[in-house]
Amino acid sequence: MSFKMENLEGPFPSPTPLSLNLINSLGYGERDNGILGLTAAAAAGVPGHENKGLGGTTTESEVKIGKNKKGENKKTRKSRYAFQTRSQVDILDDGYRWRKYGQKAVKNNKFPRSYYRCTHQGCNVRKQVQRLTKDEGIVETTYEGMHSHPIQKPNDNFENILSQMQIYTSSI
DNA sequence: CGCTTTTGACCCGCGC
DNA sequence: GCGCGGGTCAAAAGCG
Repeated sequence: MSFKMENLEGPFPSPTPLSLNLINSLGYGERDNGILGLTAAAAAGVPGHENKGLGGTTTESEVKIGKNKKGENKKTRKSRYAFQTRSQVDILDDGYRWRKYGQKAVKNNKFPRSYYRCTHQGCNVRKQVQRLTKDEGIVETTYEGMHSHPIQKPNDNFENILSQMQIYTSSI
């Protein structure tokens, strides 16, 4: 498996190109080449990635809970990590169930950004998917939080990857 | 029939 | 204080 996180020193320090057979293993038929070039370096100094939204906030950030009804005001530090994926389809099914809860147009980008949330009970993992204007063949997916439940789809490959991601992010 | 998507409104932080 | 950009809610529509 080629997703070696332990080689990295910091949160995505270098745009190491990783080969990952994501979509192929999921049975999506729409992609042209099938193989994705996965670049785990959305914000780690990648030139041309100066987008304000996802660009600067990639690996880790404090997310303040703005609107909550309970009035709890703790800032939750969530590790958030993004990666770019070469794909023709926005929906990269990684094996979890996602429910879309929002979609917003982004400035400097003609494509909207979609917000998803894990539908598992008690699992507050969110992800957002944004396609880059620059390269419309690149989809940038940002994960926020970690799943604390088993995956629901037969997808050994990505389960492994996510496991490593979780180990990695929990040590931040 | 239950769940997901859609979509506009609302909310919040921040800069001016 | 206001406007803007970004994130979330929630009602209604849509779909299997």
